[in-house]
Amino acid sequence: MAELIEEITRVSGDPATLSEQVFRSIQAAIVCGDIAPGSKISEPELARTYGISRGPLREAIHRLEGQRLLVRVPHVGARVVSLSHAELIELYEIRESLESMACRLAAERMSATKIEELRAILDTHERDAAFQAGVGYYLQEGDYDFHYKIIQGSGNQMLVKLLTQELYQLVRMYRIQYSTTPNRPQQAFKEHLGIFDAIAAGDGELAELLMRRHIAASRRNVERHYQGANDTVQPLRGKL
Amino acid sequence: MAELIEEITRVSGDPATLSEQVFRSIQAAIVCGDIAPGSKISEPELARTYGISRGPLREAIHRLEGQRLLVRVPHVGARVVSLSHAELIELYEIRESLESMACRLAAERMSATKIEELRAILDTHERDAAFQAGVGYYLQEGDYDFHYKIIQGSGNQMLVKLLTQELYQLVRMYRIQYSTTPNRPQQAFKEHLGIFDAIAAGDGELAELLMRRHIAASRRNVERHYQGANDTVQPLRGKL
DNA sequence: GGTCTGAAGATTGTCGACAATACGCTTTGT
DNA sequence: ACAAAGCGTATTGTCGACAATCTTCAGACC
Repeated sequence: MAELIEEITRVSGDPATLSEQVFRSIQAAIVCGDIAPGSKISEPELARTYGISRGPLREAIHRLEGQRLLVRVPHVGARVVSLSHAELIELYEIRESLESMACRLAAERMSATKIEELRAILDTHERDAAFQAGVGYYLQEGDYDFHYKIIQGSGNQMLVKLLTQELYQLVRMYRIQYSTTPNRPQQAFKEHLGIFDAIAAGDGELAELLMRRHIAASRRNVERHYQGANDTVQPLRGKL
Repeated sequence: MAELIEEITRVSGDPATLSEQVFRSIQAAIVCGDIAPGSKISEPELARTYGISRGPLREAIHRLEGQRLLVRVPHVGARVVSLSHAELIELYEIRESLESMACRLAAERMSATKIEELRAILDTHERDAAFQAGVGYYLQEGDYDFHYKIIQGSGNQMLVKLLTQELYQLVRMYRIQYSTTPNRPQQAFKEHLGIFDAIAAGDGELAELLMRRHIAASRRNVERHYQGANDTVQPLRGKL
């Protein structure tokens, strides 16, 4: 019974503790861009906003610092992280390495049912792609579903946590409109298909190679996007 | 001037804030094994130990949770992380991927002077090895110096932070006496030599391959070490 | 006019106390 | 004798207030 209650509170958006709630709220706000990258975090202001004391708020801030979403300077305050162009490329390099490995492991370890679920995701994308052909940023969420599924299929729980609960938060912060490169979504979908085939065939080596190329292509896309731009990547939208 | 002062306080063991001090202290205590893996963290007790209030202590605990050194359960408390055998292997898989990439980047990007410093480290190890031949856990610290230097040589600052400030803390917690496999240190040193040659030759592809094999060999060594043992890896030494 | 000094205000860091929850023990009933 | 319920204690979560530090702005000095 106890674990049932815990499960309920964990799944629902009502964690037992204020610190946990405000942690998730701020995390979501940063990832969604509601709090602009580089902007200062004012403890009194946020405390008023969430209607809580500064104690739990500070605990949440320290957790967010550990997740690299905030940068803190003692006696000065915390700022939302703001990745430079170079740092964004570094992040893609890390993804390239980790996700390609995850893809190899997934090809070696995924069960038949999980592979079927992955195929279902691709089918959905294909239909959406047929509808939104040309508009083309259908990947915004679905792309992550596909990658998520593969990462979870790797069976490496530590890797799953590292990628989905930490690095991907950063990636999502800087989720840029890939549609600026017109054919990218279609191309990405083709690459997904190839990766899926390799996984379904149990060919870990090929799956790893294709995923590595897939992310490298994304990285080059980002590189092109910021070619000649200033060094710091600008916020997507900066409410608050 | 300001950055000088900051530099001084950063290098010296006297960070301006109590929370920072206790954070580093507990982190060191966990990594060194002074606080046994799996043991419970008592807030009142630790607060008394360090002579501070529970406020800063709790902030430090939340940061340590973010670094995966602690596992917290709401309303119950925090425990030092205790990796199962499977989780330890997962950690090695991640290292294999990330460090081999770092090694490739290092081979492509390290400057001549940095390569010379790397050679100096190996020379030191060789002399120590000559002295302590057979005893053979000379790697305990030096091994990490070698890997550290390569990781920093990758030029990917995000990767450096991820590996040296987070994952390696976990690795060090479970730094097992590799000397149990008699020839492992000598073998490891040979592997280091090969990796160095590849880096000095600027052969990124080879350097990556060799580093991957090197860490895979370490992993297999750990796997052998815990063959048939119970699932949870036991603490090294459990004062306190 | 520019720069340094210093004080006022605001923000961060720290503390002790109170409330809420979980753990351990006793007690009671079958 | 064992199991379940209830109570007391200990620990965690939260709060408001005070101290220390930084930032800002005004004024004086060169």
